[in-house]
Amino acid sequence: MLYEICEYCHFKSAAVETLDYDELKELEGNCFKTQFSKGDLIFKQDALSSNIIFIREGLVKIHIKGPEREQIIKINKGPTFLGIPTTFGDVINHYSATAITSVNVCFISTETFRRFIYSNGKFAYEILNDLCKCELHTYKYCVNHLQKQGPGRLAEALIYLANDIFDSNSFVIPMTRHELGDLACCSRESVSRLLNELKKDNIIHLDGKKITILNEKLLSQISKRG
DNA sequence: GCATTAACCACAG
DNA sequence: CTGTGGTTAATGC
Repeated sequence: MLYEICEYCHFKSAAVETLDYDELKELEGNCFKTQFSKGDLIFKQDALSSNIIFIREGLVKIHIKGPEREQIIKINKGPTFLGIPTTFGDVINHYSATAITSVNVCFISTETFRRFIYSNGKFAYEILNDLCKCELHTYKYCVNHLQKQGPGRLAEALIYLANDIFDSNSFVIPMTRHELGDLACCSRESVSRLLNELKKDNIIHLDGKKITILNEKLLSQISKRG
């Protein structure tokens, strides 16, 4: 099958683009493809971390079990690497990853990945780049959650989905209200009420899980104001 | 005190 | 799973 060959894969990351022919062949020999369905757990918090995972296609939520409730840290959209911090940072996973759509992934042996980092500076640079972007996102997310109130946090979550995940103001929320609450850091009841208020004020159009942001400016004002 | 905010609970589609 | 209403606890005038 053509897509089994890394060289011809359509979902290469910026890092993998820097690999030469021999390196791609090496990757191919140490890369195992699998599919996950919506809702499948890809790896679990507190379990032994094993491989580097590359998401070819699909959405994955990164979540941590807190003392009170589940917290969604971010949503990863393929093509991207998944779980680099938790594989290199500690032996134990510090977070779980769950598929929120059906997901195509490659499991890459950590050894192979490490060899590329050592031997190929450009590869390492691209990985570093990704990790830095992720860290910046996390700083922002952290401050926002600590200082905003409910409406601001939900508005932020919606803008995050629209801009970073779907690149569109109109999309189908890939989660339940409960999960949206885990993302925006509020209860499912609050999500319901807040969404209905946004709808009433004509800031969004809402039909079940289909949502369209009508007044982007107002929504981002709500997000900024907190 | 009173108002606001948001979580929790219970119940019903 | 979702929406709604009542209750309650914390916080800030």
